[in-house]
Amino acid sequence: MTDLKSGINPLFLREEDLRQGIELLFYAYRDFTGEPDRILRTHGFGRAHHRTIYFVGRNPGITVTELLGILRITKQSLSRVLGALVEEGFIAQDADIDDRRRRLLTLTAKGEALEAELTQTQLKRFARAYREAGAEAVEGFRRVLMGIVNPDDRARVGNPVAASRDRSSD
Amino acid sequence: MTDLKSGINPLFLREEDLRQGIELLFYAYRDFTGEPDRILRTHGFGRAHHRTIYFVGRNPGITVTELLGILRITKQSLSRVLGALVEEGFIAQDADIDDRRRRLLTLTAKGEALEAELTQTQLKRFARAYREAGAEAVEGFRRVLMGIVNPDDRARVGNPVAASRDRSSD
DNA sequence: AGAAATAAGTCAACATGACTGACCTTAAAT
DNA sequence: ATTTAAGGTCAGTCATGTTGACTTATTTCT
Repeated sequence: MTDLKSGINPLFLREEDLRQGIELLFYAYRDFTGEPDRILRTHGFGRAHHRTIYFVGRNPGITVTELLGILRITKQSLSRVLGALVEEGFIAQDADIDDRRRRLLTLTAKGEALEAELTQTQLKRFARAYREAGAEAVEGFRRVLMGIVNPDDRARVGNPVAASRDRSSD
Repeated sequence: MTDLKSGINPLFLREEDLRQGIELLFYAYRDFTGEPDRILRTHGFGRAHHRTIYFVGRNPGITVTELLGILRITKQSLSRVLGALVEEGFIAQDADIDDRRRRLLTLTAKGEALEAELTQTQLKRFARAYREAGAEAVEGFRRVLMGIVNPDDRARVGNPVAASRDRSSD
């Protein structure tokens, strides 16, 4: 086997440690999505609806194209999910005054309520984890996970800027 | 708004920071699975096959029930995926001598090759992220992410023990 | 003014991976 | 001998993704 496997590397580059990271990400993501998934099912929605609601709530006035860029799915996939959310009054679409081809997406009051309900469970989970691990660990968590994200998308994380880039006076 | 949102809380419990964590996990997981997904498609497989191959490789001799416990999916869901992998010679099933109802799952040479190919890309991603962030950050990453995982599953992370619990002489 | 590009939406067909529910076989445990 | 456990199977459904081909507005470019 390679250096990685035989453990010749010092400290933190042994394959065991890397695999622990892989598994940590798998289990964390699975559990992190578990509660919202259960809530969504009672509304007849799935995880895709949560993602859409989350990022519209995070970027009020985001356009469809921008949303597609975040979610990395096709227009056709989004259309079903977005269509259902608009239909049932969770998301509102309004034509952009500056460019009437664009539909600016925002959450309705109903949408904000669902967003809060769903995200609440995840915020609680993170609050507890952050509190128990301590501020220093949180900084490390951020650094490592940011390194896992593709460089192109790093600027996007935690910054709801994309949608408001040329609408800063909103 | 609540304390969380208005930022009265010190340091690391503001809602903004928690939301950054949520988004970090979303983007990291999305990018982390991207490369293996592309490779899998060339073999006619999906992400479910990767998970199965990964955990069988990690726990040689794991039983179907144990695997279901890790993946948290139904027997019927696993059966298609596992069936395909056995059919095409990536995974071998052998009856347990001590309890012949059980089928012990192991990777074949072909299965190990695919596992290596897939996991390699994720190991590299983690190796780079760990290296760039430093050992201290890695420890923080572990602490926080372990806090996100449901308590019941924490012992399992990074420990391929489940399958070998009563077969320690293998 | 006319052509090209962009934003959004739509129709159709398909693959994947999850689910529920019902049922069967084999082997072990009581 | 009956019950329980491990595994498998058939059938149907749903959610979420994909490709590909088009359409409609609207803006931008030449």
